[in-house]
Parts: sequence; structure tokens; C-alpha cells
Amino acid sequence: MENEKENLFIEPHKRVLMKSPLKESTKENVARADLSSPNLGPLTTPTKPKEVSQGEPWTPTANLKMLISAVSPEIRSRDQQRGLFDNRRGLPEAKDCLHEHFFGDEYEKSQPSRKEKSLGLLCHKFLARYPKYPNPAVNNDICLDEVAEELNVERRRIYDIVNVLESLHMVSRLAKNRYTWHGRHNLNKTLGTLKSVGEENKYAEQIMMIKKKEYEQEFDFIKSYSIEDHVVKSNTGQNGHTEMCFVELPGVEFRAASVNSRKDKSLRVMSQKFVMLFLVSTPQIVSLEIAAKILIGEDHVEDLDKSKFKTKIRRLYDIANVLSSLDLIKKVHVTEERGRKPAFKWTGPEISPSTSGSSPVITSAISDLEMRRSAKENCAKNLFSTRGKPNFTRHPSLIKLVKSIESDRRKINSAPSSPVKNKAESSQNSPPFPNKMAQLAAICKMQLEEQSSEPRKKVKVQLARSRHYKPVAPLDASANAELEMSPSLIQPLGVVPLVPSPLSPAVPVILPQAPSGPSYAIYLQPAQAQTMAPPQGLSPAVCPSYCSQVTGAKDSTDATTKATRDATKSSGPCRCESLLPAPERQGAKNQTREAPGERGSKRSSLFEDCVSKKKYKEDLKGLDSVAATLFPSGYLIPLTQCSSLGAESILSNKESSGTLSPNHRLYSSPIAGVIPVTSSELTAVNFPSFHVTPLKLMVSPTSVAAIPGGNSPALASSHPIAIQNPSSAIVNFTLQHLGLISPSVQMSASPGPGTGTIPVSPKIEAVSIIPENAGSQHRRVTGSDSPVPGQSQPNGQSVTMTGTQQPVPVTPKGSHLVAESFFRTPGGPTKPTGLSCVDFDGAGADKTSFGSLFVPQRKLEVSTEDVH
DNA sequence: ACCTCCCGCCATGCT
DNA sequence: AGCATGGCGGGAGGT
Repeated sequence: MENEKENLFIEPHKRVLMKSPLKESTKENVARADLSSPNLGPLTTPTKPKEVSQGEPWTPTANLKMLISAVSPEIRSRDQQRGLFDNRRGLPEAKDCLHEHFFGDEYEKSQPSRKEKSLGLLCHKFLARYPKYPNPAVNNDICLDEVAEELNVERRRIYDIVNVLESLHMVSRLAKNRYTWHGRHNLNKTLGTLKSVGEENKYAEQIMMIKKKEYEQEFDFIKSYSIEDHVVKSNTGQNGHTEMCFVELPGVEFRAASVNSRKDKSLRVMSQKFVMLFLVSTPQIVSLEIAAKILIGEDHVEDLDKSKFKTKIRRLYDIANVLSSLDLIKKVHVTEERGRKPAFKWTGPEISPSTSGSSPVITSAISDLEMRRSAKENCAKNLFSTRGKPNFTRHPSLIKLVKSIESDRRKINSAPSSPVKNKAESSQNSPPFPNKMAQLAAICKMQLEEQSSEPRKKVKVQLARSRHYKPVAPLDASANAELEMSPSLIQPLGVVPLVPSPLSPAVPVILPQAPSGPSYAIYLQPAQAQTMAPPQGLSPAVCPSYCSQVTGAKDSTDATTKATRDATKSSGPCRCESLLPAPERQGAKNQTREAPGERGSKRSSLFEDCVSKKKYKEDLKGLDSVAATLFPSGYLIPLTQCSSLGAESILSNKESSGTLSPNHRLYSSPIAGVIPVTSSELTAVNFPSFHVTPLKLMVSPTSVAAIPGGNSPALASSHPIAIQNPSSAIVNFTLQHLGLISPSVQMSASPGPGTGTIPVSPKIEAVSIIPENAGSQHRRVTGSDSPVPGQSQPNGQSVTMTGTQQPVPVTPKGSHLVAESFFRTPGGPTKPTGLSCVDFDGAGADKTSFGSLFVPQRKLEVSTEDVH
């Protein structure tokens, strides 16, 4: 219905193009665009035409133009105005004309190469159309048909992009063909939530397990660990991989119940899980192989069919391309003994679970596990009862509310469209540029937009994050590494929340949103929930009600509604429980993090000791238990919604935050048993962990990036927020003053392009590692974006962005050899996993220390290569 | 030869 | 039935 309304103007052409297979291939796209536009387009929607025309830059010149236009809105608009119309007319013929007119050769050449058609490029184009931080007040509707037309791609492709964006809550579905653009307002929150969920699910453990297996296979260690593996498997089985829940955030959520039928499987869920893997793993490097296994549920690796595995890999590439466009991840290669494996490194903001708000809860998981469990169970039962679709259930009541709301929205939205494209218009056209170029352009734009956009959010406090701080000083250092390396930082980190989020806002001062996070509700899937024992309960469900209250004000009704729904669905109890727990959880997490010191020590000791198998086992056990509970599934509904709204929500957050802080719990995690720290453990587990973890914890790359702030373009790229927030700057200063960070560090940045080379001090492994990350990030930013940063930059913007980033200097980014071997992480488990690779990047030197544990060290090299 | 991953068939489910 | 979504995997471009 709504759609129709929306489409009214557009529809005709849209449909023609879109629906029909015509769109089909990009090949035709051009034609399509032309056609479409002519048909109705021009008349109805001016914008489209533009795109169309742009759509295919047949000549190099055209491409260049495109880039430029992408970079510079002005140009863009100009071109659009001029040429678009022409193109519109063109229609199919137009393209022919173009081809012919323009030179057949060129035409062919220009023909979009595969790369030009890549999802990543397409995503950049898509993103270029919207502000990173859209003004909530404005209409941010996205009409899929329009976008598809404008971008000259099949709608199918748009779905791929939108699905991933939706998983991050950057868009939410309004109605058929319609989505609302949220931009990055909720990103940190979402990431925090995902991290929490990931922790709950124990993805870190799962990763470790997998790695372990791999090692075993490789080395035949298997037997000793086999048991563990089994456990894991079982867990996974329970989880069920269960996983498939979709984590919802407030605002975004509902896409509808109805609509969501397929959600479960969907790319959305996969995307969230994939992101969780990054957030949970210490190195923050995730290989496709591991991700695929985990997403498949793998533990039972062997079970995997190749075909299934291959399919999963394909999907992961799809997701990765989108995430890369968002600057959340960067492609790298991990070199292991086996060989080089494609992997992706998280370049997005670091998130502390609690940080963003919601997450904290998650973090607490361990301590709170029990509570969570109960909560979860309840929630699951209640919430999920509905599940028509497994994943999303919402409370019935909530659902009703939501529906009503949605309907309202639709009505409103549907109004004859305003297709909003906020910015889109300007950006729109993206002709096909070379990927990189396009990317750059897009990036530049985005950055600009971000900048322009405002700081938007308030900073959330990141105190929570402090928890991250992992024990190991080195790590901290590493974290800071970008900033700097001071090891000292580490502890401080613990204390200091600073670390936190770069992204988010790190401003410590502000708590508002709280770091703690916003509350969110996690809905478990009924099945899972029920099935699963609550061992640790992920359940973190935060009560929706709670959320709703909080959010309510601003958020949009949606959020509240959801919350309410949830609440309703879930029985009251659940929520209540959930709510309460959340704070605790957070606190717990925080505590845990604080505990880090312990962890760190443990870890360090472990390392030193070389992890003993015992630990490993223990860890495994812990994992197992965890695993059982893990999967979280369900969604989280954060109360807080959008950061933008933020302030209001803050109250809730504050509460949470407050709770959090108080709560520090011991770390001992029920789950882990031995291992106290969950979060840390997880990270540690992953591998190189120790180093890494601390680093991560301590300083999140993002944070780091943020710090640099000034330009922090890099950061910006990854996290707009950081950039935006002045707070980050403040934080930086603070840190500097404190001595935690060295000023120099921040700036360092030069993006080091290549592999970094920073010799970071090996000494502390962690440290060394950190740098890498940072470096990598930086690199990634620049690199990934486009090879040609400079060029793109017509505007300064782009440049700045890239340039700033990197602090690189500190870390070497490139590949490091590390001997990774298994490390044991304090947490216990050591897993040799390939993960190590990640570490490598960072630090090479240290390896030796770790190194040798079980295995032989592998070297991991992570090469950040730009993909494409 | 392997890595990526585009492309579009076709199932699913809402209208 | 028609249409919107989107799972899925063949197969081709890139290295």
C-alpha cells in the first residue's frame, strides 16, 4: 500500500525497470535506466534520470566525471541537471547512442567491468546518497525502486545492501519498497548490542574452538582437544545455531513482522553474526572460513557440505563488501602455515559492550549469566512465542503496537512520496566508477557528510568501556598504540573509560547515553530460548518496557512500541528480570573488564606458562557451558534508541550506566569457570589474544582513531562519530594529559600504507599488536577506500580522511609474522588458532614469547590488502 | 587454479 | 495471481 503511494510517481518506470528482469543485468541496466527514465521517470522523478545517465559512464571521461561528481556534490548536481535529462530521454536507445556515440571501444571498455559492478561499489554509491547522520526530522525514506534505478542495478542488489544495513540498523523497513535511512546514529549502539550478543553467544569461544580444530587437524593434536570440540559442537548444536536471531534495535526494528518472514536466515542475521565475530574476537580479524563455519553452525565442521560452505562464503563476501563500504571492516589476508586465507579485519569503531549503551549488559554476561538465563528463558518463551518466524518474535502486544505504528508510518510515508533522498539527490548518481575511485568518492562524500552532519550524538560515556580494558597493559598500550604505546595506559584504561569508544563518543563525561548502554531487550527465539538452557543466559533481555520508557521520548514511537510489544509479549516477568539484569550485567561486564587486570595477569602468566592444556580444557569447558547458552538469538532491543535522540534516552542509560559502574562484579564467570573474564576471555581466547585483547580493550582502534581526532579522518571513516564528537578530542587530551596516550601518537598517523612497519615495541606483545590494528585500520581506511585517495579528493575531504587516519606509524601494519601458535590465552584457552594472524599484524616481534606454545608457531601475516 | 562474487533463477510469502 | 523479497549456487572475471 504504502509502497504504491510512494511509488506513485515513480512506479511506472520503476516497475518497468525494477521489477522486470529488465534490470536484470547491469548490462542492461544502462538501457534500463534510460528507458525507465524516459518512460516516466523524467516526468515523474527527475532524480532518477540523473542517475541513469550517470549510471553508466561509458567513457573514461564519464567515469572521471562520476568520480568527481561523487566527490563534489556541486558538480554532481550540475551534471545531473544537464545531462540527466538527456539521458532520460535516451532510454534504451540512449544507451545505444551512448555506446555508439561514444566509441564502441570505449563503450566496451567502459563497460562496467565486474569490479565496477561490485556490491561494494554499489554500496558506496548507495551510501553516498544519504548522510551518515541524517536529520531525524527530515524524511529519510528510501525507495528501493528508485535507488535501484538510480544506481542502475537490479533491485536484487539493493536488497543485498539494504539487508546488511538493516542488520546494523542503519536503515529500517517502513513498508514495501520503503526503508528509512538512519545512518550511523545507531551504529555504535547496534554494535555494542551485537558485541554483547556475540559475547553471550560465546562466539569468541567458538572461534577458538574452530581454530583449535584446525590446528588439531593440521597437527593432529586433535584428540586431546577433541572432547572439547565435541562440546563445542554440541553447544553449537544447541545454539543451533540457533543463532539465527536477529538483533533488533529500537527504532529500527521492525521491519515488520510480516515482512520479515525470511529473516531468520537472511543475510541480516548472517551479517549480524559476522559483525559479532569481529567484535568479540580479540584480534578482530576474522577469516571467512571461520566465519562461515560459525555461521553454519559449524562446529560440526565436517558436516558442512562443501556446497553449503561455499554458499556461505559467497554470502559472507556479499556482506563483507557492504561492511567494507561502511568502513567497518577491511580485507586482509592471514597467512598461516596452511597458506593464505582471506580474512577481514574490523576497522570500525571499537565498541565496548557496554559502551554503546546496550551492550554493557551483554558483557556482564558472565556474572549475570545466571540471571540472564532466567531472563532469557522467560523472555524467550514469552517473546518468542510468537515466532512465526523464528527469529524475530516480538511480544504480541508489542507487535500489535508496532503494526499500528507501522501502519501509521506507512500511511504517512507512503504519501506520495517523498522519496526522500535526502542527500541522495546530490549524491545520487553514481555512475559506475572504478570501484576504488568510486569508493573514494563515496567515502569522501560520506566523510564530508559526516562532518557536516554534526556530532550528533552525544557522546556516550564510555566508562563502561573501561572494562574492556583488559588487563594487560601492553595491550593497552597497543591500543593506544595508535595513540601511542604506553603500556601504562593499560591499567588506566581499566580505570579510565577513556578508551572506550572512539566511536561513540567517548566522552567520558557525558554519560548520558550511557555507556552503559542503553538498555536493550534481547529477544530470544522461542525455540532457542526454550531449548536452550539458560545457562548463562544470554538472556539479557532488557526489558523493553524499560527501554520504552527511556526511549520513549524521542525515539520514536517505534522504539517504544517495540519495547512495549516486547514487554507485552514477553511476559512481564521476563522483562522485568531482564531489565534488572541488564544493568547488573553491565556492571558485571564492567567489572569484568576492570578485572582485566586479573585477566591480564592471568593471560600473561598463561602465556608465559604456555597455556597448559588444562587451561585449555577448562576454557573449553567453560565454553561448552557457554555454548549451550550462547546463542543468543533473539533480538536486542535497545531502549535507547538512537543516539540522536539520545539525550532523552539518556536517562535510562544513565541508570544503566550507573548500575553498571557499581556493579563490578567479579569476573569469575560462571560460565568459564576457571576463567573469570568473559569478555576478556573471549578475546583472549581468540588468540593472540593476550596481546590483542588488551589492546583492544584498552584502546579500541576506533577509540584510538577517534582520539587522533583532529582529523581523525581515518577514524571518521570508520567512525564518523568519533570524528564528530568533540568529545573524542577531549578524551584524547585527557589521555594525553594523563600520560596514557602520547600526543604524538595520535597524530601519527600517517597512514602507513603499506604494511606498516612500525616497529612497535615488541616487548609487550600486546602493544605491538595494537599498533598493528591501528595501522591496519588506517590502512584500511585509506587503502580500502580507494587506492587513489588523492585523486578522489577533489575535495579536500577525502584526503583528510584518509590522511588523518592513520596513526599508523605506530604499528606496522602490514603483516607481521608472528609466531603464533597457540596462545593460550589467559582465558584459557589458548587457541592456537589461526587467529594469531591478526596479531601478527600488529606485532610481530613478540611472537616469540607466545609463540611457542603448542604449536609451532605459525606465522601469520596479515596483509591488508585492499581488496579490490 | 583459486579467489571473488556477480547474476539472476526461482522459492517464499505477503497482498 | 501478482509482486516483493531474498536464498542460492552456477559460473565467470580477476589474480
